[in-house]
Amino acid sequence: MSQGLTIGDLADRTGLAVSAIRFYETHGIVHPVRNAGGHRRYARADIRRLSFVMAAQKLGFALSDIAAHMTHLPAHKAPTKADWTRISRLMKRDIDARITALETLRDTLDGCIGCGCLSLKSCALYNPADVQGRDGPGPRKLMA
Amino acid sequence: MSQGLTIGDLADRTGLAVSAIRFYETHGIVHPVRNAGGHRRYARADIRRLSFVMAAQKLGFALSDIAAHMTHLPAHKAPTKADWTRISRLMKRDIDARITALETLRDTLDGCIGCGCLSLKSCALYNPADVQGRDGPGPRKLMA
DNA sequence: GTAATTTCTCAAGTGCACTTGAGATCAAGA
DNA sequence: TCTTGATCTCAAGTGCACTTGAGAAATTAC
Repeated sequence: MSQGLTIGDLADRTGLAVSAIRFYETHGIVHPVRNAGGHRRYARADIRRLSFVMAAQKLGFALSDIAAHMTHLPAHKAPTKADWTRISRLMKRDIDARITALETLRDTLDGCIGCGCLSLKSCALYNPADVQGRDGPGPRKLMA
Repeated sequence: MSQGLTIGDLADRTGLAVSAIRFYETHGIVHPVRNAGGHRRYARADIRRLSFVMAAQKLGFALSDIAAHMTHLPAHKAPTKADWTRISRLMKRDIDARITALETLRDTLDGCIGCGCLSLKSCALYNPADVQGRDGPGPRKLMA
């Protein structure tokens, strides 16, 4: 084993597939070093890094967003507590906004669809507070 | 124009692309009739039907879930207020559950990632209340 | 030392939610 | 009538987040 975790170790400890970990590397989320034989070797801090990615995905963040946030972490040193705190504070803001949007939508659901009024531009549900607007046009954001 | 709305009319009134409306037809969400020339003709009720789909997607429902719910609506008659109320009540339950999950995750974010404790199976964020569990394994649910 | 396991790279496939394009037909205004 | 625009079908492409497969090299277990 010499130095660091193998990709299989990391997969075991995070629950991710080996292929997913390699995929994340292509997106700049982890930066393993190579041993003499060309195999990837990971730091213990990478467990935390990947766990963070998984958590953020469960919170509804796209990989690209997560990757962008993680560029603020040091690539080859273990991030400090302050590093994690800073990045998590940023993401918390997004989460709060998302909760607010969902609550608004829920509150209109009874009154709007429930009453059968859903028609055209006038219905609150038709375009509820432009939640999606910030990501520009096109669907395929917002899943659950 | 003779009878009903054209697909272009429907696109204008819902804001959807014509191609999206045809796509939804293949998924059983709308059921247009054809005129003599083979062109689709839609009922006014289909505006509401598609608006409902858009709203539900913004709420985070997958098309397959929405389509499943909409099979409970009459295919060729305009749904009644009671029809809409019943289906919206069902979906509201999912929304409430989703909000609760997000709130739980938000509340652990400060304490967990913020403190730098994120490691292995012990961390609350690593597998927060098994939110994803109900959809079975595999990622690519939960987006926003 | 040999067999079994892991890992390597790279290309291609998957599922969702659509969009784009090609070539043809239909409908509507001047 | 003619021509422009809308619509038709069907196949293929797109973006995201990965997975699967093939063939080869490295590592580990016995």
